[in-house]
Amino acid sequence: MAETIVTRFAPSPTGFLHIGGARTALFNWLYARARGGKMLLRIEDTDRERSTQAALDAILDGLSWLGLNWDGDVIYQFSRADRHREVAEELLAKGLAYRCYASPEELTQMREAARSAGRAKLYDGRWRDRDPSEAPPGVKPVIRLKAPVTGETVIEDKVQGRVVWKNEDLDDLVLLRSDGTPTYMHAVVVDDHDMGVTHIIRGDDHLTNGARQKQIYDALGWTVPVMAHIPLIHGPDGSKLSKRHGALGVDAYRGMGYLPQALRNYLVRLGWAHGDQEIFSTEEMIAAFDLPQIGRSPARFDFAKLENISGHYIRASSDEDLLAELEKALPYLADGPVLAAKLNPDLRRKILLAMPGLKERAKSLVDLLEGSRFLWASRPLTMEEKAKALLTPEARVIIGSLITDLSALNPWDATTTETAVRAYAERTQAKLGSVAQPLRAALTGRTTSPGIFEVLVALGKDESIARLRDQV
RNA sequence: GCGCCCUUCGUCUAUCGGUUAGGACGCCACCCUUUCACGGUGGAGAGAGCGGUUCGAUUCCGCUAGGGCGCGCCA
Repeated sequence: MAETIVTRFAPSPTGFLHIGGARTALFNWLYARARGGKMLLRIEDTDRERSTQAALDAILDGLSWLGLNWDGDVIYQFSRADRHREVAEELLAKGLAYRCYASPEELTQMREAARSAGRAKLYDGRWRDRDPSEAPPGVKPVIRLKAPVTGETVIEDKVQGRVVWKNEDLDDLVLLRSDGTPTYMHAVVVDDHDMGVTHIIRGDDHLTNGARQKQIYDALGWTVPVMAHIPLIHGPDGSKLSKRHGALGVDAYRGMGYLPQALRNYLVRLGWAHGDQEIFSTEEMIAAFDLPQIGRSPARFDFAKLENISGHYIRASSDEDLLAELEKALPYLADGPVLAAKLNPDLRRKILLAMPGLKERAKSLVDLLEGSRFLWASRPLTMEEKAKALLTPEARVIIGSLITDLSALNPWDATTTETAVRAYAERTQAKLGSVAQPLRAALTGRTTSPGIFEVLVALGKDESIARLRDQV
């Protein structure tokens, strides 16, 4: 029977969940979900100084918002320190690792010497075969892996292909620090093994780590998981992603009003393709995703494309779902709380009435909120400059006449209001636009809005007439 | 400095030796039109450079250039 696929996402809680991490998590999630496997979540919190609860919360919250659920309990790497130590001791006992008493000063010297000599190997292995009796008194040693000195270390990477290092270029890495705590390199191997991880999908900044970890696996006689090192995401200018462009926490994207499914769709297409398909439902994404289709070159983050995909998802959502999404997002949006305070059944009804016109013009929930603002603004409306300019004396005359026509309407709906306004335009030999624009300005305080008849209907007769009266 | 990785329109990408090098975003034009959008139609726009291999290279190999990542008792 086929083995169960186990992937993992392993962030360190030293900062928010950035966009690259989110994509890595997504890839791991998709791969596992498509194969009836599991995605585990391991928090690499062995750096006690830099790990914070706030960062941990942000990561968990970000994953949840994106809908990337993990299986089982969250595993905290720090809690497994005893096990890491045990494995290191085992290696030591088998003669596959050794104690190294080199001082930080010696190490620095070695490194400098190696660099100026053009050597790749930084540590010279001076304690590799030395007798423990030569240990300087009072120095706590680290434990280093006795890595092979000849031959090659090879990774058959699912994305990068076959990558080869000469062992003479790889030095003996530290497994256990002098204080007995495990290094990242060692902890990762032990944890991935113990957790039954079968596939390691991570950023290619870990590619060289892969080689060093392979050496630990080999020493332990453990099976190396399948590795897939995915290219990093760059900023729009090709440089490293910085806060100025895309390197924000996923919470920032929530704050910008993107739907999680839109962000997922954008991210999955960054570095991965399935023919010409651009839009993927969650099910399609899961079914189509695979490692060989991941490209090997880094992708640049492009807000314009994200916006476009976001707009697609906004338009594709039902009016009811969108209202629900908007309400959910309100705490995170600028002015969201303002709307939240005003929301009541009547306002919800109005927003829903206007939603078809609103969502066509929105690329994000922020646009939706802004677009609906005229519905919850209170009279007298504050006018945008351009709207003010539309309300010329002539325009006010038109509005005055329209009040009479519109007041007579019963029922008040898209058909009756349109008929009335068109009739007025014909009667006065005016173009519809020259009537509609002043109306729009008076009703919304803006020069752009959904169709004017939709606006009239969403606002209702009383409010519409009142707003028109405000302008004559 | 050393090691490793990368290089198709501005951007994301398709192509698995033979294509007028395809799609999407963005951009431009036109159409639709009560504004703005949406939608529709059309357009401009790419194989980093140089050598090989081959009947034939975007595709395979090498070099150069450019970019990225790594090189801790950080993760």
